[in-house]
Amino acid sequence: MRSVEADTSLKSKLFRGLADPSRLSILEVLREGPLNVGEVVAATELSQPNASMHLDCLFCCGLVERERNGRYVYYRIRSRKILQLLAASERVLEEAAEQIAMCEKYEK
Amino acid sequence: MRSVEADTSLKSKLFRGLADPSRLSILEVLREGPLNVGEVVAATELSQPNASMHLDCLFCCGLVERERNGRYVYYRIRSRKILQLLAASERVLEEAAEQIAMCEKYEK
DNA sequence: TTCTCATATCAGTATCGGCTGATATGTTGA
DNA sequence: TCAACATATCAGCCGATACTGATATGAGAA
Repeated sequence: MRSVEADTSLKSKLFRGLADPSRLSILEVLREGPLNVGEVVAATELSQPNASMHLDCLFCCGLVERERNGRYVYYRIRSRKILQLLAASERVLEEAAEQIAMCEKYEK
Repeated sequence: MRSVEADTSLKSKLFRGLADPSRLSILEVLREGPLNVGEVVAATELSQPNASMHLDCLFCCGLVERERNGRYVYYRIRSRKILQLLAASERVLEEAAEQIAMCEKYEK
């Protein structure tokens, strides 16, 4: 059994992985299926180094997997549980969207 | 129907609300039931201004509700969907905890 | 090997957000 | 009204992290 503090610390790390708009938009496009870095760049309009760093971040946190295929590296969402977490966040937004939109914190 | 970009932006705001260890520990203690600010301070060992600001942040983002009772203000988790989101994050951690723990980003 | 393309890495910069200490606001009871 | 307590607010500092531009690494093709 894990301690509560460890859980809280890891959980915050997990949520920070999800808290950046660039990373979220990457996960959004990966929802449709695996993409290589160039395709992610095209789909998200992030710069190539930026996308590469965020993908590495997502990989590091266990949210995506990667596999080299020739010169291309393909990234995919690691598991259904990630998708379920995203879906759960959307259900929260169903009831809290207006409030969150009006909230002055984290304007960006 | 909401646009994808709006969704991504709101979602990142939501996750940022959850991405801070202090706020997560507050949500953790509120899981047991409503608490006033002083009780949150005692349970989390946050400073009073700090706890107050984080509670306001959680309130602002629609994650908790508050209700004044005499001089005390009681905070409670706003809905079951929040609890389900936290539960979903724990299921992700079941499979990604080691990787996230080892990840060098977001050391804190 | 050499060229080309795909991806990763790095230093520098700028910004954002969390924490503290002091103080303000608000509520109850005397 | 005043004193005591609970909570909220604010300025200032500090650390963390996202982005850019340049460059390095790695892989296939010729």
